[in-house]
Amino acid sequence: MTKAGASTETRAKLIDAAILQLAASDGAAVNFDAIASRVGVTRGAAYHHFGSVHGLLEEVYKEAIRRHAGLVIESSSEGSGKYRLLSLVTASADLYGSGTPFYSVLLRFHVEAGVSRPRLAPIARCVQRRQREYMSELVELGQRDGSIRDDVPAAAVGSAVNAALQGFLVQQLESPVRQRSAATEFADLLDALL
Amino acid sequence: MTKAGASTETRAKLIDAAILQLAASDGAAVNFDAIASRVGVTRGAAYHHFGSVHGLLEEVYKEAIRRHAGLVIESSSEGSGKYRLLSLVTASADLYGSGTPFYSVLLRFHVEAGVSRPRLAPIARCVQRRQREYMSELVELGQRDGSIRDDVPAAAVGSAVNAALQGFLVQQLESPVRQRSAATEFADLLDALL
Amino acid sequence: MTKAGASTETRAKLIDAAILQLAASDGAAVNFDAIASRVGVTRGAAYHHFGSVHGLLEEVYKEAIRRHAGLVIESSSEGSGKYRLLSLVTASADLYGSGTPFYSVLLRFHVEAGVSRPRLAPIARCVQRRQREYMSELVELGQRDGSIRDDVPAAAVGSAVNAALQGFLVQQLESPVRQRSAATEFADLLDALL
Amino acid sequence: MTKAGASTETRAKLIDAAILQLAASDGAAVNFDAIASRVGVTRGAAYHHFGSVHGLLEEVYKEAIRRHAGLVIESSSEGSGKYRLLSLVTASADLYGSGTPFYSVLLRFHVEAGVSRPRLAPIARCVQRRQREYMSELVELGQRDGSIRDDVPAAAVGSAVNAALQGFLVQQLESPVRQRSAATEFADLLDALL
DNA sequence: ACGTGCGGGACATCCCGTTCGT
DNA sequence: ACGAACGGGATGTCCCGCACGT
Repeated sequence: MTKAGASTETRAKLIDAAILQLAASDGAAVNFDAIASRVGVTRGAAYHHFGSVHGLLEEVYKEAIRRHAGLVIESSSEGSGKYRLLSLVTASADLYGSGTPFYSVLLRFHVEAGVSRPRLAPIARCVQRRQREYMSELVELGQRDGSIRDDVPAAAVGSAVNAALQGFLVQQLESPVRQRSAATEFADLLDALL
Repeated sequence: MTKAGASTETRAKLIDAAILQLAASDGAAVNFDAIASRVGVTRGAAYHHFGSVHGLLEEVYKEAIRRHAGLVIESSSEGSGKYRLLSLVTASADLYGSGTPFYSVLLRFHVEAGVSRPRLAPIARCVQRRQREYMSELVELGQRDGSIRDDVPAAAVGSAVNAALQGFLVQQLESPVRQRSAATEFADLLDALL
Repeated sequence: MTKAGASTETRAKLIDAAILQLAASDGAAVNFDAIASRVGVTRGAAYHHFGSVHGLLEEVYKEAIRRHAGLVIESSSEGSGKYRLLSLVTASADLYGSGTPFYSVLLRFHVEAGVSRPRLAPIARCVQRRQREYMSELVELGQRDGSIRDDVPAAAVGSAVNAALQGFLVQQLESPVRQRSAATEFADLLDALL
Repeated sequence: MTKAGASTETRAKLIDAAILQLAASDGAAVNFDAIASRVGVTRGAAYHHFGSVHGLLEEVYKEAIRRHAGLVIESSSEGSGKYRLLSLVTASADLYGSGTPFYSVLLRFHVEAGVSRPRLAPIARCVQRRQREYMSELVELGQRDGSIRDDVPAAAVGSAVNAALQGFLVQQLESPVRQRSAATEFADLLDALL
């Protein structure tokens, strides 16, 4: 393996280790040394690549978003506008409620970005906007193909659905099964109202 | 002053100081020493009263919820069921978006409770449930007085409105003015759909 | 039991507990709470009787000296002046080297009085003086009954023997058996020189 | 300044500060924070170098012994065996009784090593043995050059003289002048007996 | 005479970021 | 690119002494 390759690999392995470590530690702060140990290097290497703990977490967040982006698009690519919107809702709820380490970390950063991690805020803002716009597009599509009533502004609906979805996720305090049923209930409600 | 009185006062002052400190430090961790200094005591006193940083934060959260509870009830006490529901939505958005230190702290704990502060989770769960139930009651009320359509389950609507409200708050990344307009937009949408 | 009697007994029991605790903790600082617990009372009682940790230790020291005083006098009451002096030396070495908790505590205070417990210093000074004088008396006695050469000042000899004895004790770093043999060796040397 | 150099200097300065602090505080416990402040660093640095308070004191003790060793040897390098022995006695008494902060600290550790600082015990044991052996050598020398009577075992005499010297030091409760005269008296006595 | 709550201060541990060296 | 030592700052524990109550 080339020198540059080894470096890139170390970097990737550190990000992976951070995700696992974050998921393992139930909400507690992460330990730079522990993360590095998982990979078999020392903190020095981690500092070389990311500059600081926050720097690493930032990369983790970006990476998580990249990995997640594809999934949601794919899950809502078929059918009428309304169907695609409802599919997006249930698919998101399923993913976040799956208990996968990856998603608990992603969610954690999503909400912490707004309240306690200023460095993540710009990224989160961007993601939120994209998600809102994507939902609004689906609504608009539904209004054009007649599957969604057209007497309400598409942007407002997209925004509201996105917010509600986010709200359900934040309330991830109930058992997963309770959360799943809440999502289904929500989808049904949307189906009726729109 | 009697000794017991002084103790209660110290305790209360520590909680107040913690709120100020939390609001001041933009998302950063709280400093036990700094909090104690504000009150004019040492960390020893704080540890005596709260046992740990988490213990103090727990009390701060409880206190914040107590203070907040009255306001929201009051803001939605007049008019038809639908009107009361919409009032609750806009009032909440106004309070949380007001920029008051108190509310930035409350919001912060609301969302962190789910993802990074296990000790606050049970409290948050309870609060969430009460809020959901209160909203559902308002919907039910609206359905009885004819201000809200009765072909949708009240519980599902209450739950969804609550989630959306929470979601908007979490997305408090945009400017306050943007957030305010989003809330109004949401209220209008609800008005149209219900 | 009368009220006053109970009080006196608590006091005495606290002193006993302190001696045991001191002997148990190998050189470490003693814990007021632990001492009080042994007796079945709380720190409050101890503070009532002794005012402070140092106050208690002072009483412990005094009590230890009282208990010890009788033994050494008794052990050197028979025979010629020289014999009594040598008996005193070996008896002291035996007692201190016996490993009894009581004696390890007494020795500890003897030496600490000079270097790290100012409050014990006056007491220790007094004890030292009495011991020196007693030894000098024995030497004088020996010079009068012909068992000790009389071309050396009795006071200087008493002082030196006392110092040497103290020195051996402080050097209680070697094994007890080594210490015992050192004492015998010293007694033999004195026998030869005097 | 290179990094390694700065580190060594910090370490040395901490030891010096500890000696001053120990000498200043009359027997009281040492304050890690105060020591670090004197040097201009925080407790973190001190813990890095010494691990604990006891660790620092251990180094202080070792350093003190190193500094002291040279002086005593030098003070007893000339003349007959007997003269060198007596010189050593008076020189030691002079040094320890000089009131120098350095010597009050050294003495304090010498005696506390036996009774209340287990970590210093091994070091003290070693020093004691070396001192005893050195004195015995001087006695042997004196016996060979005729300045000391040869009908007593050199080892026993060395051991006894060493113990007596140590004993006088421990009894450093009297005024310095009284202690000085006691040392002279002792030297005279040795002169007469040997 | 004794129990109990309050508050202060020292200590040791942990973890971060920096700065060298390799 | 990575390792290793250094030093800073926060946390939590322990134990002391005070002041009140009973």
